[in-house]
Amino acid sequence: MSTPLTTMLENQLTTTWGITNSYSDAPMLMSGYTGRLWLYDSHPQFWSKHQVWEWLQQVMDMYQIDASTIPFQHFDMDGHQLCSLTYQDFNRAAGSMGPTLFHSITELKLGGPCHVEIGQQDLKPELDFSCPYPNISSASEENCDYVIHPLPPAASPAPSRPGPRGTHLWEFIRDILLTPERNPGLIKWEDRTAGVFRFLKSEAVAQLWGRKKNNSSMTYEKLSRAMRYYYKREILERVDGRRLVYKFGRNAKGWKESEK
DNA sequence: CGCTATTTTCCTGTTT
DNA sequence: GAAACAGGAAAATAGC
Repeated sequence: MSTPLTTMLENQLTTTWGITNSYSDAPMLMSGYTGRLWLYDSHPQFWSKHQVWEWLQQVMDMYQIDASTIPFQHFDMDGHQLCSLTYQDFNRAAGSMGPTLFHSITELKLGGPCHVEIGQQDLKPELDFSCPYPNISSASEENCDYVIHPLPPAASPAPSRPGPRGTHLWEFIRDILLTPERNPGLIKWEDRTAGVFRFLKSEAVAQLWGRKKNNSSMTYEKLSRAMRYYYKREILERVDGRRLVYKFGRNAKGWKESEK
């Protein structure tokens, strides 16, 4: 058979994610330097847009912060553009993660860990979720149907977490789907009303799930086994013939637009 | 401490 | 061939 449209997403993180990284053991105090990842083998100026996103994901991983807390759409650019962003640009685009990201990219631009002087450069990003992303006034963004909401308005003064994600796997998946602004192309609805969805970055989702469970060795292989157990419980329905595609079943609640 | 529900891990085989 | 899909089996984990 002719190979179906194997999207460009296919060259996802397969290589890097598979690696059993060292950040598993401790939330270490990393000063921006990680290990050897592809990031360190190529100049950020030449990154593709996809690589920019991978970099984002990896920096977030380093600090054990849910990557979906920063709006990836604000980094819809290639490496060249990324490198031309200023410190302020990073702050505008990534809120409290701005300084950290800026520091990371600066190091990478210079070819390795080094000192960067930008005021109070706190390497440990303090998780300030109260107002993750200040308004971004992008004048030339009319045709973008993404309206970026600052997310759950944090009604109470209490520091409400970026997003309460269900404790169970299916809830975790559901919640990623339900917050597209914070879903950097990980999973996508195939049929919103029918509850059919597809993994775009299966390994990335597995990593995210693993981080939630504090298990750095999670893989899609294992995650999918858990997904298959849901068939019997009718939390998921089989969608055969279609790889990486699942469908919510009668016992999965809270995913419908109406009951949202 | 048991007990249950949910994964997680591993594996062998099949399908795409 | 490389990924996914399929489940069985058993261990691990989290909450009562």
